[in-house]
Amino acid sequence: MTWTLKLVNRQPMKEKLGLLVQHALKSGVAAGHLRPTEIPLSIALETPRIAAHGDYSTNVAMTMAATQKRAPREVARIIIDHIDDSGHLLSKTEVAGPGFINFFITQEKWYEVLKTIHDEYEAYGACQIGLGKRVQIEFVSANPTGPLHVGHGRCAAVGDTLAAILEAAGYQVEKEYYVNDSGRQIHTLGRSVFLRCRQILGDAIEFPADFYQGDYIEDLARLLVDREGAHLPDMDEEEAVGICARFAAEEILSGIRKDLEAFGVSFDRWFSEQALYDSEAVRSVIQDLKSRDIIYEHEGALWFRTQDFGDEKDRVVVRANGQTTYFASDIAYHKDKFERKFDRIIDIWGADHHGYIPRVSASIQAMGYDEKQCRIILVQLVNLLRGGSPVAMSTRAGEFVTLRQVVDEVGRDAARFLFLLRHYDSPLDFDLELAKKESNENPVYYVQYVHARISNIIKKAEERGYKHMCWHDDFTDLIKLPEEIQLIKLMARYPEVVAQSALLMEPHRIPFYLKELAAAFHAYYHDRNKHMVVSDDAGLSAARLFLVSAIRIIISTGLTLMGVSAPETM
RNA sequence: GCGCCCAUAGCUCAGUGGAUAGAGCGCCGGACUACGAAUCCGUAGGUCGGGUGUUCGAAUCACCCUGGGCGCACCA
Repeated sequence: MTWTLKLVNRQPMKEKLGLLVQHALKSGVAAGHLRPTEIPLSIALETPRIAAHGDYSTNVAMTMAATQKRAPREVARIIIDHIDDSGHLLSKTEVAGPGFINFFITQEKWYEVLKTIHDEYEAYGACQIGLGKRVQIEFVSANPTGPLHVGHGRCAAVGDTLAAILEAAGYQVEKEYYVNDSGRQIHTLGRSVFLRCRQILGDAIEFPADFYQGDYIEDLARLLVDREGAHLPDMDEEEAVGICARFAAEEILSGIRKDLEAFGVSFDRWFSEQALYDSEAVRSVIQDLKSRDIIYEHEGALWFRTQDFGDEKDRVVVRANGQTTYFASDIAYHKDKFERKFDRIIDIWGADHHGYIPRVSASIQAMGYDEKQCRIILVQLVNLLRGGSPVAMSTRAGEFVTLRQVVDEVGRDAARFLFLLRHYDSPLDFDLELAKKESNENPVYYVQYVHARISNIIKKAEERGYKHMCWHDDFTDLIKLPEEIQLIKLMARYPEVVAQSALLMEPHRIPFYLKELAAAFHAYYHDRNKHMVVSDDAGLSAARLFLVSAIRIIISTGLTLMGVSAPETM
């Protein structure tokens, strides 16, 4: 009994209200006051911009007006009349404008939010909309032919945070990195390293322009020469190149792992492309599709009929020279993903790969899977700036700023926060100087500062003997300034933000919310005449400590979702 | 040429088909003898690129145009 009651109390405000409206609709139909047309499954509730329009409002009466064959305001009136608010959630309900229903929540109910935050602590904001469904999310998946650059960093931040958000929303999430450890580019890597080895050992040979150019190739060559000795050039060339390739790919991949680790990103599984060849998975899926005439032969190559599934042209799977393309292993890879029975598959790619989508989607359909289960998120590119002017980068010449360099220079927190601050759909200007600034131009510290400030207040309070952080019923008389209620209302929105981020798969909503909460706190904090938290008034101090420490909980859990630290001092 | 993404304040960007479109930065002017000034308060700033349509209602949806980014390989 008490358990159920507690559970209901813990429901986010919006959910409680949604249920109330839904029951009203049902009882309106039961009473014959509403036509038994379909009742919306979820009630669209929004927080109006203008406070006079209530804490929440719904347009349900307007959307139902046509099928109800009544004026929207009339429908709204009927709904209101059937609301059974036995829990005294509402202080006022009104019909407004063209047919909105505006809800005003009883002030007492807001205090429950405060209690819930303390009860649930870091679990506050989590929900079960995911119903335990299994989601696989694959991201970064950069080729082990060079270090990660800033663009990969953005994908890493988006993927890792999205995974955390989905987990908080009740999904079972598996994070995966697909390692392209096979094929031509690995071979080229091997040849590049091999050539550098020979150069180091004294061969005066030219280094072709289509080989990997970066200094790291030379570093790897030096390392390999030290380890293997000087006999490398005397071996059979293909064998030597193979040794170089394996060595370089392993070294680079382990560097990538370390860089990601330093960036706070971890994976549940590293999936090897080569394994798909070793297990014959690629061969067998090609065979299968060939027998169904989805793959056909033309001019010595094998082609996939992607055009039949909406692509603009058919695509090559096996080239005339017998080499498979990336597409071939990607078909097998996605087949493998579907065979692992995830309810949902998410691929996060750099936006420059968007031309690849119709191809992959075609292959999923051709294999008989539902392509809607696989969602491909394209993360737009990053423009790296320093003090407002672009940083020259050329991947081909091997001159680019790596993720590691950025993290070393600006710090992991700033990098992650700024990567997540934009919708992934919009290109990101990342300014290294701005990222380092400890000022109001940099939103990272703005949010973290809230955590540090509140931590400091709590420390001060403890020094003065305020020990126990728990709810007292007289807090309702002590926390009643409009700006305090406003803060609580803002905190009540956090679970909605998490749920929305999960549903729309949009991590940027978290930092935007945190900025808003931070701004509200800073403003509150600053008026020391009115809002001094720790004072000689023991009751008031306890109440305000309860209030601000709830803010700290949300700041901390929000930052944790983003992989950003919540420091107690700065 | 074709395809995908984008266009909102001077700049960088939010915005769930709803009511009067928001924030940060920058500009200008203010605020520390009390819990951290990495902060706060105030002023100004808009044809939501343009057009047509759908809708009771459009920054949001559809179509066209303009402008920008990216991609159009038997590359990855």
